[in-house]
Amino acid sequence: MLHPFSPAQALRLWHDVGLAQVKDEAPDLSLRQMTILLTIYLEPPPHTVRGLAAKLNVSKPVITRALDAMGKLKLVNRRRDEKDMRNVLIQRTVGGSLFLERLADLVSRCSREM
Amino acid sequence: MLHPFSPAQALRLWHDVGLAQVKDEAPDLSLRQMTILLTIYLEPPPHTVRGLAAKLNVSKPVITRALDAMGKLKLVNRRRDEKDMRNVLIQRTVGGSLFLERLADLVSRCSREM
DNA sequence: CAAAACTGGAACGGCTCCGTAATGATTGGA
DNA sequence: TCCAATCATTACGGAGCCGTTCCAGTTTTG
Repeated sequence: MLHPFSPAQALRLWHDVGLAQVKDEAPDLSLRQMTILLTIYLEPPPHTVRGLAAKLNVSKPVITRALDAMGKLKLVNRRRDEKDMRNVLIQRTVGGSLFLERLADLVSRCSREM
Repeated sequence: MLHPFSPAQALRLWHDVGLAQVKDEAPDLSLRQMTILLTIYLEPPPHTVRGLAAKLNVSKPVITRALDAMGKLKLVNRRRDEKDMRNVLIQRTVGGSLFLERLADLVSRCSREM
């Protein structure tokens, strides 16, 4: 279980993590893209465009374009559903796992250094 | 002091906060804008364009444009330095304080609900 | 079967942000 | 005093994301 945050600690953590992200010049995803990526990796599959759009309360093209962008960065992968050829199943990749692993380490490290 | 994060907890928290932000349709700032705003409110003044640019390791126009955007949202305020008219001092506003207060509460709440 | 309902994606115009390079204003030093 | 240095900003072309609308393929339904 997690020791709950004070608001001041929360802001400090957000600042430190953001600062590190900005400085590292890592390919910075938009808030939506990041949330989509995290959903794909944290919630149980399968993930579809429609499902993600509903979960985030955004339109489908938003998901499609985010997948285009993150696919180009090798953070995520698309695949047709064999059972229903209308669906596209979104899959995790090694690159995506590594990306989020580094994010998790960054947050963890920043929280430790407070 | 803060109980340190596990990487998995960090990702879950990041996801939950991002999801809430995306759903709320709040004016979502870019990562750079958010980091600039947090720096202004967490680090001791005075803040100048050049100082912020150096601290975030970005170019000065990035700061200027971010201040334009956030100024339009009443999150921040600009003022000429009386001592040296070349400088611009960046000041906090009520709107900015409120904005960050809500962010802090959101993070705090998400960490509690894990 | 044909028609309706579903999927994801493409197309369009608009807005914001970016990096680089120049501009205008102010200061301090020779 | 005048010139270089320093401050912030603007200008410009390019790239990315957005919302809406429309489209093509697939499945289900009557």
